Amino acid sequence: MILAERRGLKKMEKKKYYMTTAIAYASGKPHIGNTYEIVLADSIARFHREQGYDVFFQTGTDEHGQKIELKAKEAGVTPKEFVDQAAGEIRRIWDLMNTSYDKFMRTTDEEHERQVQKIFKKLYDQGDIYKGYYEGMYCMPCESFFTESQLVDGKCPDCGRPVTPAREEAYFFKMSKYADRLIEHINTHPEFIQPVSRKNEMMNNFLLPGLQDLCVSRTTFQWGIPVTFDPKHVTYVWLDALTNYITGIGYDCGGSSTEQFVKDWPADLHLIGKDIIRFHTIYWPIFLMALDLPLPKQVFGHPWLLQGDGKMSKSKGNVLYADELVDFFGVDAVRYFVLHEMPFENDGVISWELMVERLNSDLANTLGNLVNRTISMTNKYFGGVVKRTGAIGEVDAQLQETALETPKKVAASMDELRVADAITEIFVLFKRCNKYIDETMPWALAKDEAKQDRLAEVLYNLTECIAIGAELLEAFMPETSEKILAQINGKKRGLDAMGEYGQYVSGTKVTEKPEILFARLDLREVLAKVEELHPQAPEEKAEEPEGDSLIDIEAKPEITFDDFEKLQFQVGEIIACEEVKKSKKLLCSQVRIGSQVKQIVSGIKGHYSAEEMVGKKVMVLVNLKPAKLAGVLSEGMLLCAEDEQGELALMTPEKKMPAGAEIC
RNA sequence: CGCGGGGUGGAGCAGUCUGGAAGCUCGUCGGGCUCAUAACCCGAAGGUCACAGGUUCAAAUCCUGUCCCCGCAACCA
Repeated sequence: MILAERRGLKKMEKKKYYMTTAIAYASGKPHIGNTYEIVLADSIARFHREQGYDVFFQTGTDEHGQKIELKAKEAGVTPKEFVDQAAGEIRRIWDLMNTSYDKFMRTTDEEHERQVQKIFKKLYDQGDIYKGYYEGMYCMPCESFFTESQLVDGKCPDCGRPVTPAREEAYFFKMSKYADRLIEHINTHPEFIQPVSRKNEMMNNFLLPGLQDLCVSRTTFQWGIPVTFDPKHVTYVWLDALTNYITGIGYDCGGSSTEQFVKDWPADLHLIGKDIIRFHTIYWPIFLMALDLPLPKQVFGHPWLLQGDGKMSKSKGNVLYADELVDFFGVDAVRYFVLHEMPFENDGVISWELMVERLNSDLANTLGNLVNRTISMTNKYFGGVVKRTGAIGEVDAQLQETALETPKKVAASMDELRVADAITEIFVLFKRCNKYIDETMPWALAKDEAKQDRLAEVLYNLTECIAIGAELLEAFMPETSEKILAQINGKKRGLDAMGEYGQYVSGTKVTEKPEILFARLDLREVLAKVEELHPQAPEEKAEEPEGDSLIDIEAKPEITFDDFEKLQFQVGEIIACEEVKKSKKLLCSQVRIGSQVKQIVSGIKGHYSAEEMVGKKVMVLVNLKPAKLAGVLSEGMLLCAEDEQGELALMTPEKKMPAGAEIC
């Protein structure tokens, strides 16, 4: 964070730019998709700084909630210890990616917790939050509360045990009160939700049908910020998480907010994943209205980066992590890839193959090789000295035009947050340089004594264009930018000064032996190494891969033999099966059990086709009370094993058994 | 009939709002060049723009219907 410190010293009166990423949930290691967001944000932050904005860039972690409480328990540590570790890991990845955030906010920060408590109290006092009840059923062992619609035939959807009717006390936020104002705001500020296509989704699904009040406290777990005036309640998710955007910069609802808050709020940009657009464009603005604060100027829900090679084919080891990719390709190559490959509106794809392809063709061939050949020629022909001689040629004008246009195009793209387009523009300049070399043929000029001046001018033009391109790369690939400038001994001129061609100082000496910026990689070698790191589980079931994948699940309370005896399992033979229309995951099977036939609906469509189900002998829980699923009656349950990827396997008898045989 | 996004040469995408000769990057093939990281430059092949109708002088683009993929929501007994 050296950069941040240096910036802090710069003079004021610059236009402020406050931007945030979503805070990452501190429950595990972030994968490349999560990492994408911070890199994207970083490029936007860096570019704004170069444009002269006084940027404050905040990121952080969301560290409360039941899931973390549970995970900590499983790991045998306190929740605080757990999130300290997880947040540390997340921060390590952010730093590894060379991201220039100014503040890493944690929702367990004392000041945040204090402010959330005050906010909660204030909203309660002014009547926006009221105490109500979660009407429904409670499952004691699971300590979980369920609404009528979630219930499984009057039983706990998680464990299937009977639940007791109960009302859990909870605080709610009156969303409806502010809905009209929000609708008005969204309609009059078309730039508020980006990309705009998301706007309709929010309107049609949530705002226009009428907003539900939002539950903002829970009593079923403790790992959260306690409600001061009712300590058995902890603040629930969004009121805790979203407020980080204001508490992080010093908001105080008692009226003594910091100078920074006064300066920076409202945020200029919340950068988030498209999955949480709803919370940022509906609940968050409404909270802010209730606090009488201005709304953020823009919320951009970016698309996702998806894993390339098909779906989660078991433990295929195709989950990509930032640190592993960095080991293979280096920080800037990974930054380049995620920024370049990510379109504006649709999801992007990442795979080892695509990564290698981009690295080789763009970074090694187009850019690295250009820098290398230019410096080599300068050394070979002029002892490393770049001189502008004024011996211009016909093609120079075109090159210069591109060099002058590029900064404008980059800025225009960045204004619209089209980062991928911006980075592409820079590479257009590099490609133009390569073409310029072919057009001017320096090696031919070198053979002619009379053309030394022309040769020098050509090399000057190349070096100048490389200097311009390298400086533009700063926001996207900071290390590479710096490395290139160091190799050609170039000085930064600043984005404002990009309009003038020829600022590379004539007579400068470049490095004697250029370092390879990006080495080409052999795809087969990379894949072989990946294979070593993640041995591929044989597709055809290699019986018991022994030990390499063990799964621990949450233990349920001990039961008595009597409890067990209540369950009746039998072998069932599937005699017919069809898909349930209107559902995505359901198959409806006719199962012969002894002399009767039961209809059973199961959520396994993604794993078994209706045809392949027919004829299977499976394990059935037969005395489960019938229930309707997607409107179809189901009179039992087919039992499956499930792994961490959600892959399912039906339980079938190991020897031939008649339909109806009891399983005990 | 829950909401929304998408289906464009082998791969990844743009173009669709504001109809008017189908474009980019990579890969393939052929050629050129040799300063450079077997790199660079030029050229070519390859697409009925998911399918079927319709509007229009003209449709990837507008309208109607169908199929398939992907999110959200629901649901996974």
